[in-house]
Amino acid sequence: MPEDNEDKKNRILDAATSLFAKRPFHKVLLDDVAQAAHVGKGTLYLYFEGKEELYLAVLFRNFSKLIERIQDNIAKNENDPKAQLTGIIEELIKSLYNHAAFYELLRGAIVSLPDNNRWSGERAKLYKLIENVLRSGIEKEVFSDSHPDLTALYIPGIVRSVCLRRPEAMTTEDILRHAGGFVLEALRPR
Amino acid sequence: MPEDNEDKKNRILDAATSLFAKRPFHKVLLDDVAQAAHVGKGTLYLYFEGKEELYLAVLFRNFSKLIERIQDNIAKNENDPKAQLTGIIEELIKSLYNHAAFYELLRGAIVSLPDNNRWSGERAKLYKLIENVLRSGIEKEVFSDSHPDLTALYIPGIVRSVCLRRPEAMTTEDILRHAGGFVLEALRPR
Amino acid sequence: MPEDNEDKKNRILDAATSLFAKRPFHKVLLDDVAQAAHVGKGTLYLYFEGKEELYLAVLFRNFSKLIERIQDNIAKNENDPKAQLTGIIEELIKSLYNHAAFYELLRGAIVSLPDNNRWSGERAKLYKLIENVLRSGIEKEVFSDSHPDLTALYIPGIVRSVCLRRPEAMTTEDILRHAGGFVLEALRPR
Amino acid sequence: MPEDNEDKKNRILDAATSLFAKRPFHKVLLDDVAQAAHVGKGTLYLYFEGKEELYLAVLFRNFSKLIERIQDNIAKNENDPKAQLTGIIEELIKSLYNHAAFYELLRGAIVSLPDNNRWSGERAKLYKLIENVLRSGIEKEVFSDSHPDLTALYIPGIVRSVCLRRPEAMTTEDILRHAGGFVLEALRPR
DNA sequence: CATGAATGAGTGTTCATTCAT
DNA sequence: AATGAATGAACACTCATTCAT
Repeated sequence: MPEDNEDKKNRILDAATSLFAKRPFHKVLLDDVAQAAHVGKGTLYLYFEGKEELYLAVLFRNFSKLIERIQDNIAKNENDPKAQLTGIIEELIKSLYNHAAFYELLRGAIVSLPDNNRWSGERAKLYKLIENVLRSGIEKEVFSDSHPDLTALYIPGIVRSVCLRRPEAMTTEDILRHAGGFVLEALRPR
Repeated sequence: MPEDNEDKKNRILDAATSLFAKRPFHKVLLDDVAQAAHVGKGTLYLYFEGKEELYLAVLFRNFSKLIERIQDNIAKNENDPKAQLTGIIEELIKSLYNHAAFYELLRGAIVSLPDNNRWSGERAKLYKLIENVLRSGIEKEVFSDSHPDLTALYIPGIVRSVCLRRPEAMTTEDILRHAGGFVLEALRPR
Repeated sequence: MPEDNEDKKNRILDAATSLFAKRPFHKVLLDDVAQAAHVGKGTLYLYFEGKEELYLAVLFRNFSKLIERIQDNIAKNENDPKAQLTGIIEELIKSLYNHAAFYELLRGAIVSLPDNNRWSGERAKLYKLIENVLRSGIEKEVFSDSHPDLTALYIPGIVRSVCLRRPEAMTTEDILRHAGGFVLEALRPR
Repeated sequence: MPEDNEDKKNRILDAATSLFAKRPFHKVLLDDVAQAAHVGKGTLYLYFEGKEELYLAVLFRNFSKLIERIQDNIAKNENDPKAQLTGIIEELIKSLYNHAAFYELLRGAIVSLPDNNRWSGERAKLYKLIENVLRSGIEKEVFSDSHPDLTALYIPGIVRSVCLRRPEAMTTEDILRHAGGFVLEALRPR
């Protein structure tokens, strides 16, 4: 793969992200991806091994971006688990709100591939991040939860579902406030 | 379509459910469906218009079954919103636990088809069912929630995510207990 | 094959005639034939061996009818070759005018089948009939023609082409008059 | 469709012409066409939209070639309507003699398609060409005919029928001589 | 005899992948 | 490195034919 042309690779990923967001896997044609990326179809194969690899790369890149932003956010609110948790929810909403395809990310039930591992590792990283925030809150006694590992799963699930089917009249802020409140309430120390 | 053989139609739907549960749409071959249903390939077309219609029928039938079970469960626990809510979560877990393909149901972002309406109507029915339980609980002051319409979305989201990625060591009962507790806690009157 | 149900066989042939007249062979479905004949699809196979046999039977029956009518017409105008020839043209026009599919009859280039023989025998019969009229006219010195066998081919060809593409404004009589005149002129003794 | 490779397109058309000449539409497989054209099956779809379009393209190309040759022939025999007419018959014989499928051309009753128009336009062109030769002959008083538009239809009909069922012993020249004589006789001024 | 539900071989079409330029 | 024309394996879908009722 060419080194300096990281640009072109990103153009392809952007195009693919947008198309996989709109249509299911089997309805996205590599012809379309190439066209949208202003790239020859053969070029796709210089940067990715095939359609599935491209698909995973899309998910992976976007997922990694999300994790990075969440890490930043956690760092910014050190020692304030409530703010950290709200920040996580906020980042999740921002990610999912505009990237329908991206829902696949949290799904992972479908594609099974050799390097599925790299992939589920990334997913595990997200959940661990959340779980750690929960544990630190429990330790600091601002949260109460017998199974933070499960709760870590709930939170992306909550955000995902509300982003997919959000009521028309509702703004992102409304959703953030309500979902954040819902989770904090559930975790309130007894 | 033949009139009486609802049986054969169901055999096809069963086979398709099982296959769509294991593989993504484009990896499921109609040859396989036919074989699994012990039916000629042409027979599929007597009962369904094509692959997509079959896919939707699978989702629809399973979704309808779920709604029915939830309705029964709600009726059984009349006047006890907490028990109703726990029952809903229980039914959701039972449905999602074994039917990966079924996750598509709560997703719906992807497939777009003519009779998508019949389809999203069914989905709306589920959410309304949950919302009504929440509202009755609010009225009876066993729940407190400013946006039961949003919360109605969260609940399937929570169940979905935990079913998809549940920790190995956890039984269905454990999950039900924790998820139910989580939600009830979040809704506790202040 | 049932003896008394010659009726049903004819109903099938009528339906098939009408459908093969409107569409090319591969666009005519046996489902349609059965429906149009108010007969179960399986019944077709009680009377005909398959689709091709049915197709040929359609052509054959109609062709035989035509030959019969032409024979009658020739007998009626004994000793008047001009009237006989005009009669032949008239019958051809009447047959072809309403039976587009029927054009296949004079064609025969396409289907090749075992009993194609019975078939081309019938076709030969038509041409022989015309040729004989021509020969009797030549003998009586009302026609002049060095190759009546070729001319016998021209006449159905002429009628066929004008029936297929006749000018809108032209009646059957107009066509008969002109085509008949054309042929008689060509055969005029020198 | 690729720009420069008119060659490959013609190779496909040649192969298809030859196959459609030998078998009816539904017996011609695209696999065979591809193989005969030494081309991958998918390549067919780069140049034609589907089987029917290919079929029509075959007819159209050959028909256009015929018309061109007839036009040249007419130009070569300017001011000699008899020679022009004989030339037309000769070209028709040459075309039809070797291209059975080609009979479809003058037929056109069967296939109905969107761009059927382009198609019947071409057919109309042929008939107009003949009609004009007839009219110029009438004007010059070497022909006599009350309906040159009808006669224009007869001529391809005559050639067609004799080519389809020509007697074995007859050469192309014999046929040309007789058919030409037949027509000229029919048109002789009275 | 009559039927039409069931069948599966057969075929048109798609589209990821390759490779000559 | 970049391309896009060419490819053919793979697949959905059709429909003549069969056969249990």
